[in-house]
Amino acid sequence: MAPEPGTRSPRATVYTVAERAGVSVATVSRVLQEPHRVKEATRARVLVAIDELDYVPHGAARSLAYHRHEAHGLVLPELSGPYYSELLMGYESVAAAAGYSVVLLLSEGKDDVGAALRRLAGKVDGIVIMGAADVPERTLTALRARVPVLGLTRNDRADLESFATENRSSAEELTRHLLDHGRRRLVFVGSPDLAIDVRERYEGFVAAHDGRPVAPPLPADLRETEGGRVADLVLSGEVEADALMCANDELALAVMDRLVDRGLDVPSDIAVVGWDDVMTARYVRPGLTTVAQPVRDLGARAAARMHDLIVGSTGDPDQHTLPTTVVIRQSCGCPPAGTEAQHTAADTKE
Amino acid sequence: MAPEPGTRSPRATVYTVAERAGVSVATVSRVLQEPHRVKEATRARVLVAIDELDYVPHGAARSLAYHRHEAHGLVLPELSGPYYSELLMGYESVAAAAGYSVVLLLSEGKDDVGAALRRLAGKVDGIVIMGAADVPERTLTALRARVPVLGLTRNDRADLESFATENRSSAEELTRHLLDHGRRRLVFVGSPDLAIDVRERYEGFVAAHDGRPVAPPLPADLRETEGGRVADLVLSGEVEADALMCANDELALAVMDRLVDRGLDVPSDIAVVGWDDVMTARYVRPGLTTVAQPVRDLGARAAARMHDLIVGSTGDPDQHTLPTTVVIRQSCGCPPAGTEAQHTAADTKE
DNA sequence: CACACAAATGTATGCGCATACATTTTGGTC
DNA sequence: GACCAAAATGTATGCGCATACATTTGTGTG
Repeated sequence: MAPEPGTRSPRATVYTVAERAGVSVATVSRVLQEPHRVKEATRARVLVAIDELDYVPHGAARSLAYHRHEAHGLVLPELSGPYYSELLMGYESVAAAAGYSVVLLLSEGKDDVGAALRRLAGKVDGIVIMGAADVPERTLTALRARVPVLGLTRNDRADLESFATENRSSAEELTRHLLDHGRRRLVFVGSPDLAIDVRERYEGFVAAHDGRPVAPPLPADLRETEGGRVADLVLSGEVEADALMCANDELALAVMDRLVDRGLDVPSDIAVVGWDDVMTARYVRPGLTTVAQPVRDLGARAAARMHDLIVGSTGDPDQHTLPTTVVIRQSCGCPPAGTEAQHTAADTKE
Repeated sequence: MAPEPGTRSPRATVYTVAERAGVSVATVSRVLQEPHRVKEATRARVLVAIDELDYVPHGAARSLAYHRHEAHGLVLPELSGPYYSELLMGYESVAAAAGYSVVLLLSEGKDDVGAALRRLAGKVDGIVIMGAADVPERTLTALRARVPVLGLTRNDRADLESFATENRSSAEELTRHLLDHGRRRLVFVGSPDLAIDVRERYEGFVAAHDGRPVAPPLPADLRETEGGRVADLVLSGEVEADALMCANDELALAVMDRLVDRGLDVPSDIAVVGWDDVMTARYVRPGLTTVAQPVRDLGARAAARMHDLIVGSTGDPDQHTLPTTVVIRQSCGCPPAGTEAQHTAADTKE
């Protein structure tokens, strides 16, 4: 049936199918678009022809005539860590349920993101961008002239509708938790100007101090490799702290790893908390106290909203914010709960 | 310039641009396709018009005329864990470098994968499927009648070209390593009939025994949630073992977690090893001995090969196998190496 | 300055489908 | 059986682009 892999026979078209079924191309098309409008017997003949010819409609031709690509463009920086994957899974499931495909574009490391974005804009009905802040205004304008655009994570462009997770109040809650443990020399690890999210977390951190003096943030990228450096600053006494609030889990885990390795005890000597609730957070000892974000849901909602925009339903643009959850484990100083308890947040498998 | 977000002006086309630049549509098209064939001055005028109108070519129209979608279809079961993400990143980077998009389809949980696959086949120039084994022969035939198809991970269809990582010999190597540690009651955890990869790992496991009696595999899904159950079988004595070779890291980590939680010491009481080298593997104590796969490279190579198939370069179909690496940490019984040593495999960030 | 030839640009067509509109068939009804 | 509306099907067109082919413009030579 697939005679010579490589010797692909000329692909079937509506014409081929129509001829074989003894009908017109319109009927073939209708069998696929509005089956109920075709008489049972005719429909059956057409379906047989389609099956026999292995007919698959040409997407581009359909898009051109139908005035829709039936595809979403999703732009993410990259895919390391569970964060983006979850987001993507949430997004894809909603898009696919509506019969739309997802065209993925990873922006990090690309030399000409602008060109890639424009090309993308010509192939999809709408674009959701994480990190729209990094896209030149000019490019964004061109994109928006063609398709609706949504942002992921908060951004400065007031006119760009976006979806993000809550940062400030959760950060404040987590910080207060550390203060309640009697910690007094809290240090925020991560550069607030790296991303709006980080800045907001830092703002919550500051807010929780209720006017008490706050140590300046300890600048660091949000990557595993920064952990050693940060930990060494603490170990050498260069940075004084009895609790580290890291901007994400990767950083927190790496810091904690090094601290423990060098003989410190977490949390008795120093508490460490993170942000994201990655899988590792519940496997390390002590379990990492952190903040869980409804990432999958974030993706799903963005997809749903984009679909609305594509099909034309209005609804006013908005800056959507999804709530997060503080996940208490032991790295903050809390005693181990029941064995299973620390796995509470594990329902989103990773 | 984007006046009313929502009041999108009628999109520019080649005609609009041509008119504005005072040239014919052919010239506009040529400016984009073969710039060198257009006189400098004319080209500049056209480019200005394009810029002023925020013109972005209509992908479907281009695809239709150009006889190519300039897109790859990539089908993965899902995206949890670093495995698929890495693969996807490797794939995307190569595809994007060639100016092609990647249309992602996640098969797990979809009720009608067949329909989704067919739709995909109409929108891309080639499809790479992980888990092609689960696709009905009939569907696969239809796909292959339209576009080239590649498999990821080994599969039974001899006629389907595919890319996979090596399993058998690494499994054998890892097993011998456990035997060298003096372990004698090794048990393989995971159902060999779950996937060809698992089967091959089990075969390597068996081969390493050199004819000595081998315990039957302990059936289990390759998921975190199975860990508790498996560990309990060991703890209750129902399964006797001094070393567990788990089919993947998720399983291994969950098993180890429970064992340690119940008071056993890993590795002195029992050794545990996994497969995949996920991030957590190097953060847990003891560090998890496992097998690292060149996943990113796997994706990149598959993309490169698919691109060749799309542009028509032949080269005989082949079953490509990429080598894996045993990563020794402490869960197998080895002493901790230099602090940094256990992080050796960490260069692929996660 | 006439000519040949190359470079630059324009004209016309088809890619494969969806669909508005035209035509034919069907099923009732009196 | 004649007539009419509704159902079923067919015909013709355009979506926006790339490109083969036709035409015009430019360059160099004798």
